[in-house]
Parts: sequence; C-alpha cells; structure tokens
Amino acid sequence: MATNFDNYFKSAFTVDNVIFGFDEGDLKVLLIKRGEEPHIGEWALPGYFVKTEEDLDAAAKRVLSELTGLTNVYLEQVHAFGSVNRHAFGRVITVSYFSLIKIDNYIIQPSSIALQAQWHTVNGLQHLAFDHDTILESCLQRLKWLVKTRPVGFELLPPKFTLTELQHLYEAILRSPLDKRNFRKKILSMNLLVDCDETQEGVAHRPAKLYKFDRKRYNKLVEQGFNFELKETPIKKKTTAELSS
Amino acid sequence: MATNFDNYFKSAFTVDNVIFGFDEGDLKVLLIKRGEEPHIGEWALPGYFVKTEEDLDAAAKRVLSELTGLTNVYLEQVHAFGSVNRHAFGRVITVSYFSLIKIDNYIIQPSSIALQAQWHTVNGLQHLAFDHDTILESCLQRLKWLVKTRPVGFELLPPKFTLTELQHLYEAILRSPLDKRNFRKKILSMNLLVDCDETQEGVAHRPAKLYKFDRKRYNKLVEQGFNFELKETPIKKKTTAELSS
DNA sequence: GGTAATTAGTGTAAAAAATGCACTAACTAA
DNA sequence: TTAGTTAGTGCATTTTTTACACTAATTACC
Repeated sequence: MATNFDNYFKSAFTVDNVIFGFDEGDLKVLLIKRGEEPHIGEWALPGYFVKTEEDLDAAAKRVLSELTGLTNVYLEQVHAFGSVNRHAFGRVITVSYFSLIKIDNYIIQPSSIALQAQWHTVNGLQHLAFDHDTILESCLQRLKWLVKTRPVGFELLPPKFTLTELQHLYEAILRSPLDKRNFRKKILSMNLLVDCDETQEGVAHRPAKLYKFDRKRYNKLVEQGFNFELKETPIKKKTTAELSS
Repeated sequence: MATNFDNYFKSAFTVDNVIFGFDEGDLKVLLIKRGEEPHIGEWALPGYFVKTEEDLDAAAKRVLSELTGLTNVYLEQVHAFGSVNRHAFGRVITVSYFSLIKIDNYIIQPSSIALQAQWHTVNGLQHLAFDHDTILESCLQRLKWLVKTRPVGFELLPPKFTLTELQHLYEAILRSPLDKRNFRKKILSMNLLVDCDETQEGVAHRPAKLYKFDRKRYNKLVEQGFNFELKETPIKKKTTAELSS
C-alpha cells in the first residue's frame, strides 16, 4: 500500500438531500434546477460539496438551507454512493440524507446555485442529474421500510388531518391499497391520534373528523421501545406451504 | 458558495469493515493490530484509504483482502462517518461495511499495515482505534435488526449445525433467551433446513441431529418476497394499553 | 324540498400466529 | 447400573390478522 498519504487527499465529498412531502394525494420530492456545471440547467436533488472544516451531518443541513431555504429539518443519513465516474470534476463520493416534511409549513426559497427549487411528484419523474435517480430510488425504499416501522405519516401531513388522508398517504408510499376498517383499527389502537372535535369544511359529502398527532405520547412510546409496525397485507399473502411448490 | 472547486478536492475516504463470526457460543469480530500511524499498535477494524480510481464497494473488498487475506466475502454498506476530527492526518470520511462469515471457512492472513489479524469476542472488547467503537456499535445494531428479518444465522455457522447451536447464535445476537420449543417450531416452519440424517459425535449426552441450510430454497423465497421475520418475544411484551399509564 | 351523489364511519366472525409451559429420550462417564 | 447432560416434542390459550357490507352526513342539482 502507498506510503505517501498525499495521494489519498485529492477527493471531495458531497451531500444530497431527498426531502419528501405529500400534497394533493401524491408523494412529492423537492428538487432544484442547477445553475452551475456540471449538469447545469438539469433538475437535481439539493446537494453540494461538504466543506473541509464541517461535520458531514452539519453539511447536509447547511447545503439544504442554502439551496432551498429550508431550516430546522431533521435529516437522516441513508447511503454513500461512490462510483469512480459519478462526477465530472473529479473523484466525488456523495452521502444521501432524507427527510419527511409538511409542505405547507415551509417556504421554498431557491438561492446559491439553485435557479429554482420546486416540489415534484415522485411518480413519473423525468431523469435527474448525476446518479440522482439511483439515490432517489434508494431513499424511496427507505421510506417504504420506515412507514412500516414508525408512524411517519404524521411527519408529512398538516397538523390536522382526516383518517382517509392518512390512509391515502400510506397507500401512496406503499403503492398498494389498504383496507379502510383494518387501517383505522390499527392506527387508532396505537393511541397516537387526538380527536380535534372538528370536522372538514367545504366538502360535498359527509365531512370527516379531524385528528392531530400526539407527539408527546409518541416520544413516550419510542422511549419505552414500543413496536409501531404496521402490517397491513393488502394483497393476499402466500403461505410457506404454497411457496414450497 | 465557493467557485474554486479545488478547495473541495483535498479530502480522503476510507472504508472500515466489520466482519462478524460466531465461535464457541460467542459473537466475534475480526480486528487488526495497526502497524502504521495514526493509532499504531492499537486494535482497529480492518480499514484503509480508498484509491481515487476505484469504486467505493470495490475498495472495501480490496482493503479487507489486503489486510486480512479474506476474499469472496459479501459486504454490505452500513453508514458513513464524517466528523471533522476523526482522523489525525486530515479530513477523512469513512464508510463502514459489514459481513457475516463462517470462521472455519477462512484463513486469516494479516499483511500490509496489519501486524496481526484476529477474531475478538464482541462482548467486553477493549477500546478500538479512531471512532471504531462507534462504528462497531452501529453495525451491531444493524446485525440485530437483520437477524429479525432474514435467517442470517446460517451465514455464521458451519455447513452442518444443530438447532441448539442455531438458537444460541440467535440468543447471542439478540442478547436475550428464547424459548426452545417455539424457536424450533418457527425455524422449521420456514422449510429452510435440510435434515442431514447425521448426529453429533463425541458429546457426553444425547447427540443432536445435524441440519444444513437450503440455500436454493432461501433464494427462491427471497425472490418471491417471503417475509422471514422472527418475532420471538423473550420477555413479556407490554401492550399499548399498559403503556398508556 | 327532494333526491342523487359522494365520502365517512362502523363490527364481527373466522383464521392464523404467538405464547407459555414440562416431560421423555438418548447418550456418556463414573 | 446410575447419575448427569442435552435433545426433542405438543397442546391449550391468547392475541393478531384478515375479510367483508352496510348506514350516516353532507352538498349539488333539479
């Protein structure tokens, strides 16, 4: 192995943020239009170089804020992508971060190298810059897993929401239909929802009750190691015996 | 943001491998004694710098092979660690990889900067070089999760093993006792074990049947999306109602 | 004002899975 | 022969999951 360490210190890191939101029944992801080479003018995940003197996690927060104006977002690391030729300017490894936010709570403000910053429907998205298609796909997988493990839906909906909205969100993430009664039973049995004693207004049908998420209780359950698993099997599950064939 | 990209290309990456094995009823991890600064003479995870012209995943394989002699090991990425001051020589981000192997199938051959390469019992390990304690801990968490999701035990045991050995392995990873009858029922119901029609020899008690893992069937089930979840709850699980208090 | 359209909201029975638990079987060592 | 040790097995109870269809409340339209 090399003894001259200088050769190794010629690479760069970036961070790429995959920010999910939910609006009008669709899962959305926040993208920027790049105003800098490489891939100038293309849509990309909001990401940029990590500075030498900042921690990786801090860089993700800063970059997100500089490109889109989003602050106070909880970011979770997902995966490092390190193919040799993924960046035209040299050897660049990127680390992806992901988050779930309520779209209405934030104002998107493109700046720095971002010409625009916009929510895009995840379904039927066009090609993204760099290997960002792959990065997005890996975060979608993470989200799918997460939704089965934690009641993440609450992160994506406005403070007050109906059970049907919550169910549609789950269906959008899992990409499969759920049974209404079983879904409600399961969600309500977690005791995480508080009845707001209010109903929808301005809808041309029976108005639904509004609920909000009880974050205190959620934190308490997490602390106690509660298992939030949502198991809903929308399509008939095959048994071990059937699989033996 | 900076327009001089050169400033960003002054960092380095490393990979660190967390290789788990199982022997004599204990979970083991493969460590090397470093023969190079920084942290010379200390025990560390087998890791080294990624070359500029190699993919990240390939680097993990190469480094593992060069330091310990292990080849043909399936490595899975776990997490990137990027605190500013984690390496004395400059800004170095490391990406951890983990694997499960059968100790007896491999010959450990320290070379390159590894003065020694040895299996260490995970429990009660001394302090490791760099932030490798943290890295190891995060891989242990991953392993704990994995064992509930996939029948990973088979990766760690010799080709022929007894059900009791398999149970002890699970107990070592999960750090809690399991019920013998329920464990056997569950494992056998997956139809992943083949009875070898052999029994243990040279034990001073009733000899146990030997089983082997049916990898073909395993691959088939994975392909069909089978859920391997092992749910064994060794200590009484609290209900939602009880937690409300 | 009545009715059609639309979504909200609710319960139960059957099947499957998880749980808790204690004795007999087979072998070796002394 | 016996004591010691680990292997191996079943069942009844509880809990969880699943499948499934009707009534309730509101608006829009005639």
